[in-house]
Amino acid sequence: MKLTTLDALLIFLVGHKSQSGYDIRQLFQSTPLGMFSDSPGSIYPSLARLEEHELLAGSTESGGRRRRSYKRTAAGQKALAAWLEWPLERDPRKRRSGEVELRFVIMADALGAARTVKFLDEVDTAYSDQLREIEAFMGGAGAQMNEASRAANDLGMRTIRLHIEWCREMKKKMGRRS
Amino acid sequence: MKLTTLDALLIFLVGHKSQSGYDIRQLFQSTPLGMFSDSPGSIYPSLARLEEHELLAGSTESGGRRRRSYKRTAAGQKALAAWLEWPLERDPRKRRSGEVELRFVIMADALGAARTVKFLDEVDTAYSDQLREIEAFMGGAGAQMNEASRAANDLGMRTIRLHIEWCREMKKKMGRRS
DNA sequence: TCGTCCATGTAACGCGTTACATGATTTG
DNA sequence: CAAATCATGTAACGCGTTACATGGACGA
Repeated sequence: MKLTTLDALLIFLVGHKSQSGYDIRQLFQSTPLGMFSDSPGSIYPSLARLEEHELLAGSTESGGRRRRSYKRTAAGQKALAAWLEWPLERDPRKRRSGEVELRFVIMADALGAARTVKFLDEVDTAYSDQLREIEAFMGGAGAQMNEASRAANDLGMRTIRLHIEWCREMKKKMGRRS
Repeated sequence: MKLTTLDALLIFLVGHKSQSGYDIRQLFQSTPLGMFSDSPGSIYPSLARLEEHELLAGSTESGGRRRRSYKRTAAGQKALAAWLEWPLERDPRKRRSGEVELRFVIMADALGAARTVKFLDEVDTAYSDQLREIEAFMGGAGAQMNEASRAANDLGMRTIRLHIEWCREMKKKMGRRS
């Protein structure tokens, strides 16, 4: 079963303590995780799918309000680890925003510092390649673009540089303790 | 008809000179615009839809290779202007990446510097609000997060600050000539 | 007990993705 | 002419979105 980014996030979230769909919706509304939709039509079907494939174990609590909470299974743990090993989409233009950060957090939690440093290395390389490509484009064909387009690309380049910088800081920081 | 981001981009692209689906695919492959899919299954149906609604006018050229190219209609121009006026999704976590930049470029081209400065103002405000929210969160509930999560949020905040900075530079630059 | 919130779902719909299909036209 | 490439589509599928539906628990 091919996990979506949301699937992976859900499996991650119920790992430490079991949570319900409603808990997760609250989380998405109130934290920077909210890049994912908090709509019931997105979360509940995903949870149901994951339970069907036995990557999560659901249990309906009796007493008080009706409430179905989930926890991660061993198979879920394996699936999450497999998701982490999937090759990262090389082209940053195609990655959904926040995906790198999400992978980073899950990986640091699940696989430890050494593996995460390796991941940061890949990300650094991917961003650096992309940056060189854009710089080359701007020096060549892109030079004739209008001012607004050049400005937008400038923002893009600065954003990539920021991410590269962050990667390198993280590599240093995590390398010291692995 | 509610335009998708891709729709708006297509209408914009065929505005200055008429282009075919193939031209646009090439563009998406070779430029930073490639945040959009260059797959035929995405571009051709969208072009067909837009032609059906008469926002684009298609014409099959005779002679040489079979080739259907599109140009913007007056209705297309109006629809694009209407798209620009749609309220920007306030929550930056929900915006697809690159949407602000795309709007900026199209707006600068279609509506001129004064309106674009106003747009940059809104964006600045939205980002600043969001930044304050995250900072508050990090000072409160978020303080107990693990190190990796804090680092990811730190990247998020830095990215927002970069965007705010860019907005203000652009406002200054464009304000001088409007 | 009446409304409001809690909590979970479902149905319809549209778009994007992947994969496949089709011909026509250069190129060697 | 054979092969590669140009150029446009289409069919199946899945996920996310929006909107609607349900029903129990809690507060006034």
